[in-house]
Amino acid sequence: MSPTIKDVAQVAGVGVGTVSRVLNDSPLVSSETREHVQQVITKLNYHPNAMAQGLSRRTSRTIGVLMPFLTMPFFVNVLQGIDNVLLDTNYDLIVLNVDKPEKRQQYLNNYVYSRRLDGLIGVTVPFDAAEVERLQAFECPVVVIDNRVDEFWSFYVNNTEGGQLATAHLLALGHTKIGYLGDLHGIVRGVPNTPEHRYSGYLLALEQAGIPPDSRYTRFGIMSEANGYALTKDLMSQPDPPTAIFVYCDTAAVGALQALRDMNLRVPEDVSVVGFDDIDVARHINLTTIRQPMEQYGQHAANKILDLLSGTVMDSGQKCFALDLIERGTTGPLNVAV
Amino acid sequence: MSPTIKDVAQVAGVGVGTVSRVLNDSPLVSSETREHVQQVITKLNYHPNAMAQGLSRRTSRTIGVLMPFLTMPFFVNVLQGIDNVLLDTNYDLIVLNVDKPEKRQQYLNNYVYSRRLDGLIGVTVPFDAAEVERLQAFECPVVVIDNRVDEFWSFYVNNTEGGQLATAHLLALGHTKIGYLGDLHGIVRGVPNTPEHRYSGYLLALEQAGIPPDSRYTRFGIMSEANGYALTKDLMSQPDPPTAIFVYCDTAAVGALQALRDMNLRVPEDVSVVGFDDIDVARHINLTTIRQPMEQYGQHAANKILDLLSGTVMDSGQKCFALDLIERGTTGPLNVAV
DNA sequence: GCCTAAAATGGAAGCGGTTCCACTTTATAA
DNA sequence: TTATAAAGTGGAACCGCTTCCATTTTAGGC
Repeated sequence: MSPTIKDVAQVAGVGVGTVSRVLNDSPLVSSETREHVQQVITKLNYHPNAMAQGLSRRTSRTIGVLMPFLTMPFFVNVLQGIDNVLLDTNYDLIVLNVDKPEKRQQYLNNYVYSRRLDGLIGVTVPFDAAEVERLQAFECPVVVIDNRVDEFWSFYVNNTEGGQLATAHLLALGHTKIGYLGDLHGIVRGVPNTPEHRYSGYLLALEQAGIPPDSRYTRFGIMSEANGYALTKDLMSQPDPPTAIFVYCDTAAVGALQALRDMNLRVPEDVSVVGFDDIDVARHINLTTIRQPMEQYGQHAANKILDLLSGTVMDSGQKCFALDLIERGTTGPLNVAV
Repeated sequence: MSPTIKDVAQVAGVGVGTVSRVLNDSPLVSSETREHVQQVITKLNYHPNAMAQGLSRRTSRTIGVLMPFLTMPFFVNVLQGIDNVLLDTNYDLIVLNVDKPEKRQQYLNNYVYSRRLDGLIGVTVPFDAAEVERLQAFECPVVVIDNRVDEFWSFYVNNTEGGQLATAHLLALGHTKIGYLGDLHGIVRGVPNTPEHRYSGYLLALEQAGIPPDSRYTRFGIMSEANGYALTKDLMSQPDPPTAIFVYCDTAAVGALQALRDMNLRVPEDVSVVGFDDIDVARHINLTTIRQPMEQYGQHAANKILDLLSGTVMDSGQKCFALDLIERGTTGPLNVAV
């Protein structure tokens, strides 16, 4: 089978300790010895067994990222940020996809502990009290993105403010019949209450403008592109439809724009649309949106995990990032002529 | 720290062997003992150390999936297929993202061997001779998707045929000025020669129709949505543009359609578009396309890996899946009036 | 040339499991 | 009842590394 450290030691005519020191870049090896051992390693095509290393070191050198919907740009961007930071450390990254609730259970109940993950980054994922307690008991550093958990470091934005920002922008353009396309209630879907907060910002802005909310103008569902399309068609095919829509995320907004085009509604002349996130496509399709710092989320989170692992930092804290309204071509003044 | 199997054994008043047997569902434990041990395990919140298990078992019970562009629906779908099969086995799935060539190197040179992966599924990823040889030397079962490697089991489609199918469909509709949007040459990008083959199908169909290929009508680049958009704008803004386009994949075709709309070109009246893959969105946007069995790729690959692991099957073989033309709304007869 | 500190080195112990072997207990048949 | 097979059980050995301690080698200072 695969050569072991013993084989290498034997062939090189040194002790296993020396080989181990070479592997781990210890300064306690003479340069001749080091070179010689390196050659033997190459010759034998030796690869240290990561499981044995992990067992001996009592650490897996692995950081897990819990996230739903790998397919959506928001998560991909966050992941990129994390990956970039971890790239030049000797921690491996492992993505734990929690599309389905049972997967989440499994990871949070077993995987993390069995694999002895050194750290966990949860993106848009809720943690219940028991889970928090268990993670703390195991002294597993946890950082949370796009959610707020008091016991852990959290990186997020003020979604209420974001919802307000988007809605206020539409109001300022003269719109009063403003639709909202959003995620289902967080608890139901197993995702934290972020969706609610964004919705509450929408409501707040309307209230401040003295406009009573109209449930005919709200639609809820999973915020995929396909669903954005379907919900928009539904929303706009009723009598007296809204003249503007605030869509929960850019991904769904892409679907919404498609639906509007298919209904021969012009954007922004007939309908204005605001998204959320500012993913790459948003720029291409000239979508007005609320920018959220996706890659930075990832970078900050990864760096924080590294800090926690080196023990130089406290194990909880909060950072709320700023949001920006990016005004582009999908929003315009209310067309009174229509 | 975490309790070990010894702790459990001690508290339960049994030997470690018995605890191990309980953990592994061995029939050689009386039901009372089993139950008692289970209770202790729960009470102590014990989780077996996966690294220790792996070391002892000499297997990681992990299967790696090498794939580029996690963000694209094609890969997500394939992954889903794999995941569904592996879900009810006790193999873990680990996704190895090889967007960047250096990552590919790292995984294929170290990770696979260090982590002692039990199997590897490569999606749209090339393997050079040295890599193949090394994988074989380590007796690591490998299955390849969307590519053909003689030494391994491969699941793919005939891309030449696909290109032909798409192009012939456009020819049959009367088009003669047919554009092609495709991936760069495989070798260059580090992706196998699939792109070339799809392109050659396009050329073949033209040839059979007696139409000389026109390089003004071809554009190459990474087949992202954004690039599909950009290349289409470029392609169509030249004098005497094509009246139909065969786009390498649906993802890029989505971008292409957006570009056409932004240029006020009607589909299919002014321009016909054929994609490739038949991802979910294709149906929503009514895109004519060539269907490729994405989830089935994943399922077949995962099952084959399991077969290889159980040693019941030969370690190489080929399966070429059938392709279907899915005729939808983005293709129509050549509009001679224009 | 000799003593001492520093640099290199070898190898045993331990990480936390699985598994096999030896042994005890229980069930089965005569 | 007793011989005998089957079912349960305990524990040592081993998986392949890291690390620490003891030991050897080298370098430096006089």
